[in-house]
Amino acid sequence: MPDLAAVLERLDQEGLRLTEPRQQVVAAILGRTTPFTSAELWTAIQERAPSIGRATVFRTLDLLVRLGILQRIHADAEGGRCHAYLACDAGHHHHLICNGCGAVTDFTEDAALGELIHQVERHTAFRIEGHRLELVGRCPACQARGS
Amino acid sequence: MPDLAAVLERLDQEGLRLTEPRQQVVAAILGRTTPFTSAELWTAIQERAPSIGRATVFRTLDLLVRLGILQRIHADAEGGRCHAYLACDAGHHHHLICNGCGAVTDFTEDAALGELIHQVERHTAFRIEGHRLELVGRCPACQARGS
DNA sequence: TTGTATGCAAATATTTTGCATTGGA
DNA sequence: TCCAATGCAAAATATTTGCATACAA
Repeated sequence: MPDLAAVLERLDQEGLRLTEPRQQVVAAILGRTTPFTSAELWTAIQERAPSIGRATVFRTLDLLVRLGILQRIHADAEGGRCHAYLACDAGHHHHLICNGCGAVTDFTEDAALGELIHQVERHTAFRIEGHRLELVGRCPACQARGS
Repeated sequence: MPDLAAVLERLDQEGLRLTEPRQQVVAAILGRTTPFTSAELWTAIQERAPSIGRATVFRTLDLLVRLGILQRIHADAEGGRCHAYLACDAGHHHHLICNGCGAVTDFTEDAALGELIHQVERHTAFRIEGHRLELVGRCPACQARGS
């Protein structure tokens, strides 16, 4: 999970302006540890900075996704949260999302995944260029409390 | 890829009515081999059966997803096709989608995936209940023609 | 000063819902 | 016949865009 200063520095490196609305949006995003929708984020931002428009939220979300600071996730099966976002560190990894409380853990198991990809390439003759993997389950706390 | 008769029989088994609009929508879906959006489907249906409303298309899509005859896919990274659907056979499997032509191949590599899931369970103490995996790449034909 | 980024409002896109009516079993 | 399913239209939801203005660099 990156912190505010790191993200602002990254924006600066990219030659982007550190505007007040942008900082507000970034701060609101970093305060979240579970997946959120654009609407939820905008509502939350409204409370602190009512002058920020929806469009700015969408533009900032797009920007952060492009920079890899944010990922779109697709956990539609369970909570109906397609179109959700999640702040995450740079670098290739996947998410494991708790069905109980929404907690997210990152993982990288690319040895096993690489093996899978090789098998599929052999079987299908496709050249595989990318993948999308999300696991869902119960975090230890939710298992304990049975929720 | 299921055929029309099989789907209609399945609907019958579920106690659902084999209405004319439903049959039209199912037929239009089965005619597609690559991912499609609700809007594309509705446009196509309009040509054959202009009286069918958008709502019926959505309701039928939901129905077929519930029955497992259709899956929602999330290939947003490449062609901007979040909100897309794909007809597929029942049973657990994943999709490999061509970035060139949209062709789809099914695969089941659950040995390798099972291994990955075990590793993640050991590392994180989550109990894993489900997963979502999509691979994207180039089919043999698109590799050959360089597209 | 300069042009990127903003807020606003309207346009566009997507999906859901209420309700009177239709038609399949 | 009778109720599930439909079409329609409106509402709800989600996202994008044009444009005059504001403000970070």
